[in-house]
Amino acid sequence: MPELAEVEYFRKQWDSGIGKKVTRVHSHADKRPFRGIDVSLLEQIAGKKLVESRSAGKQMLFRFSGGLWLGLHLGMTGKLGVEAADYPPAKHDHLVLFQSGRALVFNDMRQFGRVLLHKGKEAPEWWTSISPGPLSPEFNLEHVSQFLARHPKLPLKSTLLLQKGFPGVGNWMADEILWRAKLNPHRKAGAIKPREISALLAETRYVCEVAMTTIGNKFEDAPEGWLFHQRWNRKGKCPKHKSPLQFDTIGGRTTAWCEKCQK
DNA sequence: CGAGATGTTCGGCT
DNA sequence: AAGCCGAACATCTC
Repeated sequence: MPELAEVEYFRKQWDSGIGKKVTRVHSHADKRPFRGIDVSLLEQIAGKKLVESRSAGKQMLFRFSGGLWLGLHLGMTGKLGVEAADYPPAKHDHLVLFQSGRALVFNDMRQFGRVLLHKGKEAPEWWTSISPGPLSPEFNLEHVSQFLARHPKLPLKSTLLLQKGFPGVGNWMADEILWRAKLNPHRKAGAIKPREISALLAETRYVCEVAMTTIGNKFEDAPEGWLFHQRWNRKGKCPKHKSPLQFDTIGGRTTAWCEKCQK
């Protein structure tokens, strides 16, 4: 599920815990989401106050008092939720922060998500080094052109999935963007003409913007007429031509496109 | 039972 | 060296 707007939606799920102290921490510290980190910092969250949250691309950052920072990535199946203070953690609840009035829950069935921890006055390097997102002013024609030029042989679809260039864009958003920009997902990134790059930039911004106000706000469906609704089964049709969509695996990911629209 | 699922990361090859 | 590709990760559902 979690791409740009879904991440933003989940980040806000923990808002009710802001300004409140964490009393107890439950975690599966030996599981995959905690790989490669100093899990001793986990217990330090107890006693600290959740101060604020931010999201960038598919990454979330939660700041606690005492210079403690928690990063969460939702992977493929991660989600955040809020439960009652006496909530008994379920099988895939890998991190639960108990407060006096509620429990903040990170659940991730497939465990492709990731927990990061940091202690310090400033935000950690893994946060500050995230590339500018599609809705920021730095995400401009020069930025996109240079990124495409750096991956000349890569299919466009795969290029859009690289978080270094398109933070927050995931599998369904990439298909939606390419459909709107009328670009075939198999095209090599290095062969896209300036005019086409402009379209790619504009549609990337548009899809992100609209997704944020619908999915990002209330988890509403994407607007009617989006490819989104058609790409989940092999009988999907182009919203414009009503002709059958094409399906292929590009860069290991299922890709849907319309051969009439996308050249 | 095998295939596939909205994501990264690593190893190997060019 | 940088870029590209495919496999691997863990679990559930169709």
